[in-house]
Amino acid sequence: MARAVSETHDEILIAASRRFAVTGYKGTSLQDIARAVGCSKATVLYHFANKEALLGKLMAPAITVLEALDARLAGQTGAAAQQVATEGFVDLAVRFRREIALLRGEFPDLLQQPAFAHIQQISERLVDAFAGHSDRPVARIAALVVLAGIAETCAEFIDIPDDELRPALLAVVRRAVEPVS
Amino acid sequence: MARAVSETHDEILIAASRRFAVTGYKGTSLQDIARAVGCSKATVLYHFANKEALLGKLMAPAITVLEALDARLAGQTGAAAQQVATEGFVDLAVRFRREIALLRGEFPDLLQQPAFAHIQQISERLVDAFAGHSDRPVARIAALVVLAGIAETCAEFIDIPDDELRPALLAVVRRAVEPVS
DNA sequence: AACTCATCTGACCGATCGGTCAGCGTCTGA
DNA sequence: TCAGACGCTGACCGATCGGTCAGATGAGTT
Repeated sequence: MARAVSETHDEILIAASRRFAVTGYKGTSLQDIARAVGCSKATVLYHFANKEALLGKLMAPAITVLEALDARLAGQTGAAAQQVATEGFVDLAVRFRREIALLRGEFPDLLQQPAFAHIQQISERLVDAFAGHSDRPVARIAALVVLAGIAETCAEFIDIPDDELRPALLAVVRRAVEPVS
Repeated sequence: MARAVSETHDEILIAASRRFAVTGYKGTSLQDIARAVGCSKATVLYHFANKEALLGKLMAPAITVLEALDARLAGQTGAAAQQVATEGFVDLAVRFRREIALLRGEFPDLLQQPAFAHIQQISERLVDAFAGHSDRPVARIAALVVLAGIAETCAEFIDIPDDELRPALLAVVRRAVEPVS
């Protein structure tokens, strides 16, 4: 029955990604994942230390890209920051739609965990950039509407082609965001 | 120890609303609610048939208003529908911020339940109205960004005064939504 | 005093969760 | 040939979940 390492390992990652995206992280049990793969729950926990480690592996690429965007954002202000944030975040959201979907609604909980704590700071800096670093509530509210709206919309439109979703999102963001004074 | 009916009953509703808004529906146990009230879990289940019934009582006012908005929307098309949807939904979202917060991320699950099934149809009609009844993907994507963004933002800004949040949301919606052709 | 009835509770239930562990075959290199 | 590593599993664990139930309490009525 024993297969090569990478085989079952990767099958678990794929199945977990699919199940998480449909029923969420909390809503998916290790048993569910094992059933989808066709192995035992113990096998899942043989390949991954625990459920959180499995999520970590799935999220790693998205987080890397997010951190890179955050780094690019560091040197920018005003309209330039807005543009970098817009293009960078829309790109990221479209590309990692599945990862966003699996976090749906569990963001508040997950951000509490130390492993994801810095994500909160990054998203705050993103809101900041969308708002053109203005501290006026009107600008910050618009920024959050845009940020949250993109994330949710990407999670919803899983099957639409990338090059249809991306320009539509860019268009709505550019209209919605408050122009810098 | 026995108190008047309405007292404990209402205390449970208040405590449940608060706990749900912080830790979500699934993330809040009946034990949590009982502890917050200062009674036993069995008492919670004496006053409410089950956990779902408790949620139903909390959501009822918001759902009534949502249904009323849906009814008002029925006769409208194009730009008129956009305007009714915008003002109606922003108003609703601001007013029922707490109720939206407690549904955060559990919308997909809850909509499966027959008791909330019609909500899905209503929200689809809302997206339709925001899109000015256009079926162009660009318009529908913008509509969903706006709808989801408002909901999430309202849940986030729980403490800001209504008359600061409402005009800011109206402003961003009017910019973001695709103008009808 | 005896009875009724709403309120409330501790003890308990089956189900499910994430996670542990001893041990099962099988493959491989010395 | 054989020891050990590897992939995998069933049985089990403690915790927690939503929910049930018989019975205690106490106030009001007769």
